Amino acid sequence: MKPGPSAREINGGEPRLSRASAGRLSLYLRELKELFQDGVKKISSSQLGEAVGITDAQVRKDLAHLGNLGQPGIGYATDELITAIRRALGIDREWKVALVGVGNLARALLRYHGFQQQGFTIVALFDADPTKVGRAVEGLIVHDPADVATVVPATGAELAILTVPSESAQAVTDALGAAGIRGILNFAPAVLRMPPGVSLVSVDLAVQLEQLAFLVQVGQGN
Amino acid sequence: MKPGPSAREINGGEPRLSRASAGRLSLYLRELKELFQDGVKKISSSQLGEAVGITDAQVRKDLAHLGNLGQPGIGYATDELITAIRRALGIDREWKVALVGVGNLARALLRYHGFQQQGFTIVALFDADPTKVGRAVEGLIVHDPADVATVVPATGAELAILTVPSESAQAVTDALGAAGIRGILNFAPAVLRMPPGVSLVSVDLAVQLEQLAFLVQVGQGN
DNA sequence: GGATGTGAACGACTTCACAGCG
DNA sequence: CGCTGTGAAGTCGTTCACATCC
Repeated sequence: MKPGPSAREINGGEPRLSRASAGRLSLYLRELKELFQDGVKKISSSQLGEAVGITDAQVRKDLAHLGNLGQPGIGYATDELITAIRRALGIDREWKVALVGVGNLARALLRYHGFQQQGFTIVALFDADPTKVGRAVEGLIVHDPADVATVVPATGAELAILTVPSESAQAVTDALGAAGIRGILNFAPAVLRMPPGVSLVSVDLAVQLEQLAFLVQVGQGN
Repeated sequence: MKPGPSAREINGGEPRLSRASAGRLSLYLRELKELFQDGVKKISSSQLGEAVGITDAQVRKDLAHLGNLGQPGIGYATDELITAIRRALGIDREWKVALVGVGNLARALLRYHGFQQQGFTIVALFDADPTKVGRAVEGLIVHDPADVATVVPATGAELAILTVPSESAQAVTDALGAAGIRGILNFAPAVLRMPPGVSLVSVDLAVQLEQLAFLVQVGQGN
């Protein structure tokens, strides 16, 4: 059927950041943090583009959305870019995250300290396996998914990461939405119908591998 | 009447299938396999679109790239679609995969049988940790990354999955390229310069989480 | 009637090119 | 001069609408 008029913005008139642009800002941010720690104070669009494999014009267009931060003839101040990008992406604050499905993937995520650095804090674990419930993993107690409605509000989690089997993904999604979760990062290989007001980013590992096979097959040497 | 509509140019000029389209074909394929197992023999573009959250027109455009498989007034035969999509994506054969970096993420991937089902077989493991080298994980011996040049050709691996720290990602990439690997699925949070003829698909978990925060912040409820 | 295939309109994103400022 | 910011042009992908065919 028709997709209907998906959520269009009614807010103020300023040009909005596209999703593709937001993804590149993340890459710039990572590069800039490294450069800043190396003592680099100024950088040009062409240098930054070089570092992340993007044209200089594209970099300028992306950064222009953040306001007039660049100085003609000089470039951009790395520290100003960093704070501006953080604010634009909404990561100039802490995000509390619930992790549903405590398997190997979840353990990998728990030990990946890149999240913590970016302001993402995992505050709750859930798993349907009774032998896991009540135990601690990486310092956090594993809860029964049936308790999502109480544990999520109690911990203040706003985001959730789903690493559950695809059969239970939709049910968990609905429960999380009802519990007040506002965004879901989904690793289950399934198409999810989202509750109203909940954002979704899906990472489908099987699809990614198939894309790779496709690229290799057509000889895309990128 | 159209001039030469169904002619498939095999010349080296232009790719028939866009990358975005290839990604959707993966989703169709998963859905179709399930439907076929449920005994569904025919399906229309609107039904398939409904299942994966895409417009019917988009589905038809994607499937049109596979040849004239649809019957006006009837729909598509699920089994024909499945084999056609498999061939288009290059997954109508086995792909042998090397896994570099044997951490929690690698263990999750090893135990994810969705890969095996799709024809991806992990045939070699590598890890720089001397305490892991020589041991077996999920039935496979862990090799020293220094042996990539010999082990990769010996196993016949054509693809590689990278779950190493970002510091070593570029060096490993270069070694894999030299060893004949033709595609890399990268999980390291780094921008990689690819050797000629090697394709890349990157999955950057930090970027995905930041995208999610961005979507939530701007109130994109989709 | 029902559903496909496809030009054409549309929209989103990227690249170009250059005016203008430090 | 070097580099930014930005209209304009270009490219790519999606949606529409309808002729066509079973």
